[in-house]
Amino acid sequence: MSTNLPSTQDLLHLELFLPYRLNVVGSFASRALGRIYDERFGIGIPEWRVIAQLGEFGRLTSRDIGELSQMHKTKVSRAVTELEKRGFITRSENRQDRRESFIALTAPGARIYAEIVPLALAFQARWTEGLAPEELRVFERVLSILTERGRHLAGTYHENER
Amino acid sequence: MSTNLPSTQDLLHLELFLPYRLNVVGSFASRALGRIYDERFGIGIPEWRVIAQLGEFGRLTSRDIGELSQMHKTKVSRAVTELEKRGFITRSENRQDRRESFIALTAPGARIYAEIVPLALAFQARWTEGLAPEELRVFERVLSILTERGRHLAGTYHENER
DNA sequence: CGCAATTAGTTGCAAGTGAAACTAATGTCA
DNA sequence: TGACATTAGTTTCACTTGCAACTAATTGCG
Repeated sequence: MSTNLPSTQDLLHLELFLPYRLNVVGSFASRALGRIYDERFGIGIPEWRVIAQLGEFGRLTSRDIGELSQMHKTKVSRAVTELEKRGFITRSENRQDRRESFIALTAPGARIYAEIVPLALAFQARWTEGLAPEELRVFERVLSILTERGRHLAGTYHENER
Repeated sequence: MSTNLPSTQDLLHLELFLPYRLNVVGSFASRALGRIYDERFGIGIPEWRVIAQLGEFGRLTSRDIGELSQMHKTKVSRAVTELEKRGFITRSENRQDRRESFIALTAPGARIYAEIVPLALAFQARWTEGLAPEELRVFERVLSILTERGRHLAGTYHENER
């Protein structure tokens, strides 16, 4: 009864190779969600991530958003610019440090957030429906470990700066 | 002792949101592996996927490669063109169906494959090191289910054609 | 203080991407 | 057979991306 698990052997089956599998499943999720965000709200995934962080934490700087959502600072910059142009967020200069500015959801932005959250949660619920809670728990635990190790294996430079 | 698991609630924490997490971990893996492929062999991830499939299955058409590796046909086309230009693969017309051609690794291509496979396996081994086999087994099982469902949630159009 | 180093954020640029249109070949079906 | 539909693969185009360089502000340190 072999484990079918990744191990050190001399054969490689791409369809069992974790980095490949994680990218495939991630891209499926992005495609499905991206379509929802775009069709119903006209925004992309980077914009959604910005809104999600602002909805969860309130006022943040671009730097905070990048760190929290693991996005490159240029991606954050562009998403923020776009969201501001559409009136979903506002920027206000930080008088204590005029390099940065505080970003917050406007009322329309908060409305979008309030509309997307249940959709996102429903999507996740449907996606994980029927899986044993214990299995899901293990899955998430392993996922956390792989993410943390991946952050280091990827080197000092992740998608966001530093 | 709450489960910390995704469920239908009215709060969303992006850092616990599965689509987000899967994309983050996938991008870490891609970045780490991509750096290896590029630095040591001068190829990118799409090229690596093509080589991997040819190394595993032998002679294939571009269509096969796209299906097996879940890549859009244009991405396959470009990777194949590039690999041919570098002498890692050859194309030979299929006389039974002259729309397609068979693609196979050349000797240098097979050498690259033979060099990358142990690196990839070692990477995976190091990445999953110390995790309980039973946990990894559960992880992979859930990952398979999520992938299969994701394929459908993403709609008929995945990254590859149709 | 004053000057070098650091940091927040933006922009130019070159590369990579997928959708759609396209070419050429094959399949289908009356 | 002949016309229409389908398929393999390529190319064009618009868009996204990350890196590097940049600006402006702040910090650190002699």
